[in-house]
Amino acid sequence: MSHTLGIRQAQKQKTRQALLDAALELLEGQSLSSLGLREVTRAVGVAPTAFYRHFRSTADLGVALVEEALGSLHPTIRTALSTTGDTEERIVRAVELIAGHVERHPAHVRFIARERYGGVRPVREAIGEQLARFAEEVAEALAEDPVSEGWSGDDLLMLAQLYVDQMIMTACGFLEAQEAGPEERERITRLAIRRLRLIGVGRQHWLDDGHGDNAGSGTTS
Amino acid sequence: MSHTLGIRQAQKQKTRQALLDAALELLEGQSLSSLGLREVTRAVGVAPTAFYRHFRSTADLGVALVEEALGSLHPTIRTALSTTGDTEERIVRAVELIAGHVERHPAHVRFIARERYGGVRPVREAIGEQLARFAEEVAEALAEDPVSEGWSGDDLLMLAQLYVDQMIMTACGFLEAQEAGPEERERITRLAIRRLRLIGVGRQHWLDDGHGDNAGSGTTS
DNA sequence: TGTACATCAGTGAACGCGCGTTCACTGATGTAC
DNA sequence: TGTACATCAGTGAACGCGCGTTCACTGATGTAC
Repeated sequence: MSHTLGIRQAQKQKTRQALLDAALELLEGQSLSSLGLREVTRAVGVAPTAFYRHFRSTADLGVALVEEALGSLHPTIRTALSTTGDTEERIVRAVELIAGHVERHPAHVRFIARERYGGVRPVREAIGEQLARFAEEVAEALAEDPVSEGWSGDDLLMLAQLYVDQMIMTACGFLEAQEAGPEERERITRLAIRRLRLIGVGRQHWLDDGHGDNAGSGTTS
Repeated sequence: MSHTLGIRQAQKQKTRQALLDAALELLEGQSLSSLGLREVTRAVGVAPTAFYRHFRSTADLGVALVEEALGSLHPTIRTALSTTGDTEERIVRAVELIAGHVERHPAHVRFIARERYGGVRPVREAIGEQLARFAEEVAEALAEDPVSEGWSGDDLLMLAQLYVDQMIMTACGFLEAQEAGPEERERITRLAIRRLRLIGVGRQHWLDDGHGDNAGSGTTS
C-alpha cells in the first residue's frame, strides 16, 4: 500500500489540524470576527505566513471549523434518531446523548452557538446549510415513526427543525452548566426532558386537534 | 421647571446616544468582540478619547446596548401577553408583533441574537439575565390563563422559557428573511405559527397525558 | 445683572504594539531516469 | 541504488496601518455671590 499520503502531505495535515485546534481554543474567549491570523499561528508555533498555506483567511478557517464541529455532531444525531423504545425512553436517551456530546466537544458546541448568528457571513451560511440538512435527516426519521402517519411533509420538517433548534439550545444549556456544576447540569437535563415531552405531547395530538390539513395552505376553511 | 437637564447634560446624552447608534450600525457586519473604540468614535465624528467620557470599554457599551435592545423588546412582549382572544388568534397576533418588531428594530434583534452566545461575557450575562426576567413575566401571564390550572410553577416557567426562545428564533428568522423578500417573510410567518400551534397543542394535553405531577421531583413513582 | 471661579465633555498629540500581507528564501520531500 | 531536478510547506524580514490608552489642554456651561 503506497497511498500512505506521503511525509509531506501528512505533515501539512498535521499543521492544518494544529491551526484548527488552536483557533478553536482561542475562540472560547472571543468571536471569530475578532480572531487574528497571527494569534493562531503564534499559538501553534509557526510563522504567520504559514497560515496562508492552509487558509485564505480566518473566515475560511471558520468554515473548516463548521465542518469539523457539525461533523462531530452528526453521529450523535444519527444515534439519537436510531434509538428504539417508547417516547419517554427516547427523549431521555436523546438528552443524555446531547449532554455526552457537550462533554466531549464543548469547544465545538460553543463555536456553533456563537457563530450561528455571528459576524462572519460565510460561516453563518455554512452553519445554516448544515443545520438545514440535519433537519431534513430528522424529518426523514420522523416520517418512519407510526406517530407521523397522516402528517404532511411540511409539518414533519417544521417539527424536525423544532427538534434541531431544541437540541442546540439544550447543548448551549449544558455548556453554560459546565461552569456551574453537576446540580446545574441535572437541572438542565430535567428541563430539556420536559421541553421534549411537551413537544411530544403536541406531536401526539396534532392531528386530533385538526392541524393536519392546514399545512401548506394559507387559509383554513 | 428647572430640571430641563441642562445644556451640558443634554449634549452629553446626545453624544452617548450617537455612540450607541453608530456601534449598533457597525455591529451589523461584525461581532462586539471585534468592534473597535476608534471605529465607533470615527463614525460619530468625535475624538477617540471622547469615548471614555461615556463608556469604560466596548464591552461596557455592549451592556448598554443590551438594555436598549431588550428595552425595546419589552413592550412588544407585554402587548403580546395582554392580547385577548382564542389560542389561534393570540398565536397569529404574537407572530405579527414579532414581525413588526423586527421590521422596526432589525439591528437590535441582530445584536441580541449575535451576542446571546457571543464572545463578550458581561454582555452574554446581561442578555441571559434579561431573558430570564422576560421568561418570569411570561410565566406569570401564563399562570393567569385557565389552561394553566393544575400546572406547577416549574412547568409554567419551562413553558415560558420555551416561548421566549421561540420568540427569539422567530425574530432571527424574520431577520434573515429581510434579505430574501416578502415571500420568505410569509414562509417564516406560517412556520412560526405552526410551531406555536404545536406547542399550544402540547400545552392543552400536558395534564391529560399525566405530566402534571412529575414537576420538581427527580423520580416518578 | 454681572463677576469670578469650578466643572467637565471633548480635543489632539504622542506612545508602543500587534495586525495582515508581500516577498524572496530555504531545505526537506517527491519524482524521473 | 544513485543522481539531478522540481515541488512546496514553512521562514523571516519588512511594510504601512490602525489600535487602545495616557496626558495636559481648552473652552463652553454651571454655580456662588
